[in-house]
Amino acid sequence: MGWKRREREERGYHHGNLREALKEAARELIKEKGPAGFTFADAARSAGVSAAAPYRHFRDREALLADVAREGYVRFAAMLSAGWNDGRPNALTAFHSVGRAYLAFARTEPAYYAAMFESGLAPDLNPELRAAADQAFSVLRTAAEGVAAHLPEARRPPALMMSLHIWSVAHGIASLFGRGDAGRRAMPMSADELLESAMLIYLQGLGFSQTS
Amino acid sequence: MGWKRREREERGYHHGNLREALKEAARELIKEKGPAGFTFADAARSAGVSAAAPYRHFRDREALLADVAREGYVRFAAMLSAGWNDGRPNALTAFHSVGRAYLAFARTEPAYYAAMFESGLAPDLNPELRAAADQAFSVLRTAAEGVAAHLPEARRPPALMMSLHIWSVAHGIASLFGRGDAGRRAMPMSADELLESAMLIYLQGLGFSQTS
DNA sequence: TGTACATCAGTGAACGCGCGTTCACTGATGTAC
DNA sequence: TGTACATCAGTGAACGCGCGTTCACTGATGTAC
Repeated sequence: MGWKRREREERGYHHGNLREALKEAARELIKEKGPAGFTFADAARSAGVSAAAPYRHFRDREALLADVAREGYVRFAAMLSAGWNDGRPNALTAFHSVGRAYLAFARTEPAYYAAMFESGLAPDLNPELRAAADQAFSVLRTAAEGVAAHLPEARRPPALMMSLHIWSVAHGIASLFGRGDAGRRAMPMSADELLESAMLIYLQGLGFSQTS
Repeated sequence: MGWKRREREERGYHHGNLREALKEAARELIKEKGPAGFTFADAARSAGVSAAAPYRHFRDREALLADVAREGYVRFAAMLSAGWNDGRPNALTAFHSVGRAYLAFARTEPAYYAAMFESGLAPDLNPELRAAADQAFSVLRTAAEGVAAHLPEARRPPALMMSLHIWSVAHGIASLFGRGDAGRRAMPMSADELLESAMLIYLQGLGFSQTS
């Protein structure tokens, strides 16, 4: 917002912040119509600018989409990291918070999530995108390590495997059940409860007792 | 195939099996370009027929897509069911087979899988689609019940919850890592190994010992 | 402080393209008799 | 068995539309002096 209001009134020949406005428009359009249903021309129109203007800021539609995805990964990493909170108050509690943060991101930022995981973008389209994605994943890995460290060394699972497990189940739940409106299926429990229960059983399988 | 070869040679004015040919073309196009990147006109072209011909068989693009998804669910249910094999030789072994069957379907039938889960189709667009999807899910549920039955009643988890867990983790793995080419990420282990290990830990968390 | 000028962001017109959809049509198939 | 006819599947031309992209342009901004 902000720029929306200035579109017709104050704004003169120069937009002033078109790059950001295009990304915001792209997110809005992705939220409404999915990552496939947004076009470069659409984004330009939403930003109140001619169809040729976006070319001053992005090479093409894919470049815009990639930048939205990159920004999404950065915010995603921040949100997961806040959930982990350096393992406070304790590793298990923090681990569950990471799971909730994952679903919360998918729910509250469906456009970012779709750009990141459902747009068909190659994860290593460009180094910035790759780096942002890796950074987000590394939060999961750090959390898995923090949890695994509480198990005796002999029974300690590889943290990388653990983080892939948690990523998979959270992504599965987010994809199948965790969206605001589109593609929702009838459910006997919430996405959060489903992930929480799966994580509890999983952690118990690793050797954590229910209560600790 | 079959019809492909007949396109130019034998085929006269009537195609003879256009409905099926369009679905086959749609699957091929979805496999190549994703569920968003296929058009009605494209499918007609692939089937060697004019752009107006598909309207004799499908109301629009969405109806064609929905029929592909429906057929996918039917085959998916059959594949999962074969994996379960009525719980033989024993429930745990059969349960793991179901997981492998899930990933095998996503891997070998990426077009069906995409139409089913990544096309943005509403699951209850029409009753046939809904029924086929429910039928596939019911296989997972049956398998979960078969496994849960081996636990003492006091510690028996709800089979519906178990089946949602297994569906989520399998779908997450399939989406993130289980595809032939598109969107693959570097991995230290195969999708099958990842699911197998997650299921083992999960089952242990439910109270099954590693060996039984 | 003022002026000249370079730079840059956005314009609007134009283009070719492929899609979705409609239409009157036509050729093939099957069936009643 | 043959013939007339209804039915149906596919044709091809046409339409409007929106997209992507290029282009010479123009108006605004900032900076050197």
